[in-house]
Parts: sequence; structure tokens; C-alpha cells
Amino acid sequence: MSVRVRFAPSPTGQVHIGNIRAAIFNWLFARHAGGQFLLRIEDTDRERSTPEAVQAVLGAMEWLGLTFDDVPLYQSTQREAHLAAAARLLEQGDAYRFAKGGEGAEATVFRLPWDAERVPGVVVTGTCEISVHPDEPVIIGREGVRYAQISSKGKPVAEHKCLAGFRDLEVLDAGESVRFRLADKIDEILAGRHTESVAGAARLRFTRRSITYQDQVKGVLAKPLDGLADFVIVRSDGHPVFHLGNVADDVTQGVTHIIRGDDHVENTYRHLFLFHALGATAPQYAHLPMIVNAQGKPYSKRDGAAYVGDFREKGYLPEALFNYLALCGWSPGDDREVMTRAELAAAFTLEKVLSSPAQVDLTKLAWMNGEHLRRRPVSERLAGCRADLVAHGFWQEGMDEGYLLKVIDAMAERIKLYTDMAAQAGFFFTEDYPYDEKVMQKRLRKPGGREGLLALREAWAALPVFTAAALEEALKAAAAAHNLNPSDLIHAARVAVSGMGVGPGLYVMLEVLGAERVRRRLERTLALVPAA
RNA sequence: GCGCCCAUCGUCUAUCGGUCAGGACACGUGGUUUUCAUCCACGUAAGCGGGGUUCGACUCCCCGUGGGCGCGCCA
Repeated sequence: MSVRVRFAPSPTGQVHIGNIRAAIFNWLFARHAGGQFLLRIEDTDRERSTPEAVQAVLGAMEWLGLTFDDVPLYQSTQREAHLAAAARLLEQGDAYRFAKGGEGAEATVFRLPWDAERVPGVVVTGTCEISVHPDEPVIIGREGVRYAQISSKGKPVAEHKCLAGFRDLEVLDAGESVRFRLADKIDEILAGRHTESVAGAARLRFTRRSITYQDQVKGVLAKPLDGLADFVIVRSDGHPVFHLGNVADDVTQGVTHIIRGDDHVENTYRHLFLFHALGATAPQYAHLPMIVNAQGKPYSKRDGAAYVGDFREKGYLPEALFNYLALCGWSPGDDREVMTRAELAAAFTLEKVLSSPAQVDLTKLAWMNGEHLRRRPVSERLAGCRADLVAHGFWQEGMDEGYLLKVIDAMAERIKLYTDMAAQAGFFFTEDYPYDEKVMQKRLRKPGGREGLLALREAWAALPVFTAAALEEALKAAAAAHNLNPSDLIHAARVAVSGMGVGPGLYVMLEVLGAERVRRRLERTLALVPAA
């Protein structure tokens, strides 16, 4: 069977990187297998779903190159199908109607099957006994078993679990005598015609059954049925609930593998029963570890950029974010790190997905962005750098493209983000560049500072060609003639023409600026450095 | 509280019982540039603790510790 996976976000706000990472893993898995990657918009939460949020999802996916197959399925269009599924479950006896508190409108509740053994993955794990608080009655009815656990302080703690969790249930009192045997009343209870209340119980004895499945990332996972409760699938106001819609849509979309965050593992046990009750084969599941912050807590807005849009705004490349996120919880198994989407897809397998959480390291992301930046075609780099210069007023339409290109070439090795351009190379484009006062103090506002600049002005004014090599030769000659250290002149020149203490190699920088700009800038700086 | 999951350098990771525990980011040192940076080379740095199993354990099992997730008529 050909692979079909899906990304199923609920459009309730911005797209979190944890979510988009799940989309990336699904995309990688699908592309690796030559299968289909589907998009489903789970927009049934009328209160919180917005068209803007849908656009945010679509925009983020397009930006990252997460191409999907087929048209997106909007879950809100499936309402009738969901209700039909609920009706079917009701008819089959896999669900019942129930009003909380016994009054008002009834919700539809899915019943974990009493004959659970017919569901693949359910196993009997043996006899189990649990202590219950004698002050609270044990109530056994169609909706399950209610009892009170005993807390460490001896207080009763209410529990409500599904009937299916308690096969062969016997309620015992402190004297070991059986006060109630489920087998005696099971038919009436299942039919909702009887509810048993047992006072003064001390223990519950029953045959424990567990639901198990093979998670493609975490291995065999299991959950005792007495840890599960029946759950609502259609609210009393008639709206289908997440569990129903999610599973029903996976059936209609023919999803073969569900790859999602491991905050969903508990849902998986429920969904396994739902798939079976709906007459479908359950898909394979793979649960991804979460991404966390430096404190090991779920990564959030407070940890810096958390939404796809934040990274885009800060100037990160989609290739870099994609690459970085793919490496959070997965590795190709060799030492490769900087990879293209195609390389990632070729190398991707669920086998290599880790099961432990990964911390986001923005520093490494920035490094990776620089690596990708350097691999982009010149035309794209030009556009990216120009955009940042435009945004900061350093560049306007009609200015010299050839000059821009030379600047970018000089800066290419040192910037990690396009958005570094304005701050690091803005001085190339304005004669009104600011001076870093600390650097001025260190390099120019000192004895001999002015003399150095004068020497440079004289040496460079006479140059027939304004090239890096000629500039270097002239600077060194001037240093020797004035009995100065060349490095003093180098630093003085840098701050004079750029206002900064850091930048590209000096001679290249000067050549790019050109004779006229350099001359003007020396004059401008000279005016600020009076004779001692 | 109960259930489930997780645990290798500061961080991302390799290792699928036998390795000097490898790579990358970051950091440090040195070299190149009589240049801040880049670049290059080198270096510091790890198997949570305790028990087993085994000739041998980072790797398998158990207990502990720490962390995460779940326990809605939210998704």
C-alpha cells in the first residue's frame, strides 16, 4: 500500500515550530517513500479558528517548500460524515447517549468495547487488584466504574474508568468477601438498565487487559484499559469532538501513517479502538519527541522566536530552518548536517528518529543559516541582502547594482543572516555613517592619529589605480616613510571610512568603496580629529 | 495522585554488547592576515545514581533520581 501521511493543524493562531516540525517529518517521510503528503485543516473549533490562521498555515508551508498533494481537506466540511459515523457507532452499540448529571442534552459517548479482545493489540496481562477508599461507594454502571483511590494522605481521590477495564470484576470488602460480581449483572449494566452501588468496599479484583501497539519511533507501547475512560465523540450541542473527526478523516483520507508529537500518545490508545469500531485498519503510528527550551520546558514564544513567521521576519532562510528542524530529533546516521531538502528526504527514515526531546539552539541555527546562505545562488543572495538594505533606507531603486554586488561579495563570508546586512554593511551606502566612539578613541583620538590619516590621504591621493594591491602597497610605504606601524594605519583607515571596528578585509573594502568615497570619508573624519 | 514516556560533552547527535565513546555548534589556544573578523589547525568537554545479566555493558533488565506528556462535552 502506498504511503499517505497528513499534516492536520488547527488554524487557531500562528504556526509554532513544533507543529511545523511535525509537518516536515511527515513531508520527509512521504517524499522518501514516494507517497502522498496531505493537508487537513482541522477548523472545527468555531471559536478559535480564523481565516488568517489558515493563511498562516498555508504561507508557512509554502515558504518552507512543504508541498502537499491533493487539495486541503477542511474538516468543517466533514461534519455530516462525522455525525454519520457517530450514528453508526450508536447503532452498533459502540456508543451511547449520556447527559452529565442526568439532565439536559445528551452527548454521544464512545464505549471502549467490553469484548475488547476482538480489537487487534488488546492483550490480557493477568489479575490485578487495587485498593479503594471505604468511605466512598464503588459505582458500576454503563458509563464505567467509579471509585475512590486512597491518596498518600489517606484521602479519597475520585476515579472514573471504562467498564472494559474491569473484566471479571469482583468488589471485595475488608473481610475478603465478595460484595459484587460484575459477571452477574453485566448484561443489564451494558444495556444501561442497571447501576450497582457498593458501599464499604476495600478492594477491586479484576482481569487486566491492555491495549498495545508498535510505535514506529518508541517501540511497543501499552496502556491498561482500567486507565482509560469512555469518551465523548459528539457534544451535547451536536458538534463532533476532535477524536471522532480526526479518526474519521484519517479513514476517509486513507492515511497510512500518523506522524505527530508525542503529546498525542495517550490519544492513540483511544483512537485505535475508534478505528476498529469504524471498520477500518488502524494506521501505523510514529510519535516524535517534543522540542524544548534551555530549561527543558516546552519551547514557547518566551524563548525567542517560536513561530515560523518570526524566523522569516528575522531573515532566516527557509532551507536553514527546514534543515535545522529536521535535525531536531533525527539524524541521517552519518556526520552530515548541512543538507538540502532533497538530501534530507533521501536519507529520512523513522528508524533514525530519536525518542528523547531536543533543545532548540538558536546559535547553531544561525550558523546553519550562514552555511545555507553561502550556498544560495548569487541572484538570490543579492535579492536577500538588498531587501534588508531597502528596509533600512540604505538602498533605493536606481542605485548602482554593480556596486551592491561588490559589497555583497565582500560581505558574503561573514554574514549569517540577510538581516545582518544593514547593520554590518550600511556604511557602504551612506556618507553619513555613524562612528563607533569607542573605536574612535582607541584608533584615532590619540597622539599621532591625525597624522596617520593625513599620511593615508597623501599616499592614496596619488594612486593611479585604486586596487586592493596598490592600496596595500601605498599604505605600507606611508607607514615606513612616517615611521609608523602598518597595523596602526590599517585600524585608523578602517574606522575612518566605515565608522566601525569590524568589517571585511581593509584593502578589499577600500577598493569596493572606490577612490572618491574614500577621499571624502578621510576628509570627513579628519574634521572630527583635530590636531593634538 | 495515577498512568505513560524520556535520560551520551553546555547544546544537537553517532554508537544497534567489545570504539582511545566519533562528528557538529558554542568555547579556548595557535597559525594566516603587520587587520577586527573570516579561514585553517589543535584543544577542553559526556555515558544521571545503584543493583543485576554477561567473559565483557553507554548499549539488555530492575530499582531510584530528574524531566516531559496525559488524565475536558479543547485540539
